[in-house]
Amino acid sequence: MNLSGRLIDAFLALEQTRRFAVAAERCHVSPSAFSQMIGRLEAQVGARLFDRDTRNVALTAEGQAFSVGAHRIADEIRATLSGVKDRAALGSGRVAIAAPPSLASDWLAAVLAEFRDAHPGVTLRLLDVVSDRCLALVAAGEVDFGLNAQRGNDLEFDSSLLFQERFHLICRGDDAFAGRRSIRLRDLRGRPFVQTVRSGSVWQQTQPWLAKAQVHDTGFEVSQFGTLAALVERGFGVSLVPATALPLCRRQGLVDVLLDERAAWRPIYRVQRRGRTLSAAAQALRRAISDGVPSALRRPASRR
Amino acid sequence: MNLSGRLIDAFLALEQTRRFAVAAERCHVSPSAFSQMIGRLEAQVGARLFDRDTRNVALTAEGQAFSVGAHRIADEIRATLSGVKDRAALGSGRVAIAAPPSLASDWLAAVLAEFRDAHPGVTLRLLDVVSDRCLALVAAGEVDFGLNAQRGNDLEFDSSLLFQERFHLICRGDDAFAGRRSIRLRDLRGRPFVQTVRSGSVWQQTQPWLAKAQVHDTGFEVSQFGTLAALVERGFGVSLVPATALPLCRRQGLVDVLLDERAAWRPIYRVQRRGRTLSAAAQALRRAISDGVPSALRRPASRR
DNA sequence: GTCAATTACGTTCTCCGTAAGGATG
DNA sequence: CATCCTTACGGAGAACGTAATTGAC
Repeated sequence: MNLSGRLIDAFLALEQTRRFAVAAERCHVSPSAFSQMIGRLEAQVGARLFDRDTRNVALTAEGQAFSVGAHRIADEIRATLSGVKDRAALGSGRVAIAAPPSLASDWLAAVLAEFRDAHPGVTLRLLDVVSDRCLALVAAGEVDFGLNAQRGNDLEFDSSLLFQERFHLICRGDDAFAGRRSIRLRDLRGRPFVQTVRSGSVWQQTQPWLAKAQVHDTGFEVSQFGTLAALVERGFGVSLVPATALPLCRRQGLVDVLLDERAAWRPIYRVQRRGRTLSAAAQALRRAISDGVPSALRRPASRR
Repeated sequence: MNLSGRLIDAFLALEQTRRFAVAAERCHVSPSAFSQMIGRLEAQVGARLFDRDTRNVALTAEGQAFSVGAHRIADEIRATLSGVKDRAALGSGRVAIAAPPSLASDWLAAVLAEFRDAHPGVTLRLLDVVSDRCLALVAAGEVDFGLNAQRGNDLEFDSSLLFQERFHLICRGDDAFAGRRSIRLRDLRGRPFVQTVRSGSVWQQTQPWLAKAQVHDTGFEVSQFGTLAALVERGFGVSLVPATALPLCRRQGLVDVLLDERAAWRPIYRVQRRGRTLSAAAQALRRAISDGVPSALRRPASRR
């Protein structure tokens, strides 16, 4: 049956005040309307809940029985509503995102930390995964959204460009390239190269360029940028890394040189499941991430 | 805030069916109305609860959070309503009544037993007390109503005559009265009398008569009719008892003789607190008691 | 007579249904 | 184009407020 929270409130007000007039005022209605509300409630419950005359108001036996339930119902409604509103106000909730290790390890971690400080009640979860896995996680709903260098198909995913970044060559300080402000792809011909794993987007994006430039592939395929940097430092070769991954590659004796090539931009998309509304917390984090893009990278419309 | 049970039901229906059309039918409204209901619910909750397009319906993160509370609210409403309705239907509840021992010990016990068999869920409580205490219990609300030979004042109590009964003399089988069909008060002059306690209504009612008839007061004042009978049997004297108490006085060697006196009727009133609504169970018991009055006594209007 | 709850009645607003609109596959 | 959710709009009924009535002290 239909039983509105308003009538529950009316009941509780009258139970507490034992005065129609006072309870009516508390419920912001006229005494007349309040009297009718109690009447409706009793009709819906199917029992007289209050014994009353012009002087006294008291619960009947059925009213006492109903009172227990009314309190419980009111508490549940309050708790439920405040729970949802709390989430909406970012007082609670949880957000899970997926991002490539290059982002996750430095820039994104900083953004997340800032978000955590602003909204301590929200539980954050970050999965640093390679491109393919990122899309799978989004599709499965295991993360609210992902940051990824690949868009994913438009039927299943909703993607928007977050920013684009350039690549940098990392090499030893005593390398021939070390003094240059920038290089071109063709400059790399014949140079020994160490690379990231094939399942990562960096490999997938740079491989065609490197093949065309005819670099010397040393066969190294590592998953960590730190490992990559160590290999470069030890003289196994040079490598190309996206700008956001540079902090992970900083080492004594290593330098980076901008790859100045019109086509050599790496896009980072926000990818979410099509038709899926983001939770309030996820929306807030999404905005925080957008706002956290360094101004140097914030020119998504300029290049594509 | 106002949150009607109807919208909760709508939410649960849609959560389960994942189809607006089906859920609408289950709620007995048109698809259009149902869509509006979900919209209203989302507005009141302050968050989008379902992601939906023309093909799929799925809970949002807030919807999932709300779902937990919605189930609890619905359960509480169901339990509360059914609890009260159960009481109204006499499936549960409790009734306490007070009655004089003469009634309680025999006739009333039979009525209660019948009531218990008809409504096993209702817990019955019977207090066999003397007249003054009966009124006190009713006034204090410790019993739902009382059966009593005294009305109590009309400001505090609401009394109605249940029946009137006659008195009987009990004496030994070898007593001079034993063979008579009836006696008058004046016949008792000089006879040794044993009596019930002064706080009981029998004493209060019969004492004036006995004093006027100049019986011989032996000084015995007992509270149990069984004790009274034993004293009569042992030859301490005779006594007057109301008709309903006769079963308690039956003994080998004892007989009873009707007291045929126009004024010698004992009224039994149903007494309840003024302005107090009886619980459903109490109302039913009250009716059962009225209906259980033996036809021999059922002539309340004839004498007063 | 006074105060408090209820009833009467007119108004407002909510809520539903029919019908048109729009999105999706 | 078929299906399903949504919006538009109009009517029925619910709910409220003002004012008159009843009832208790």
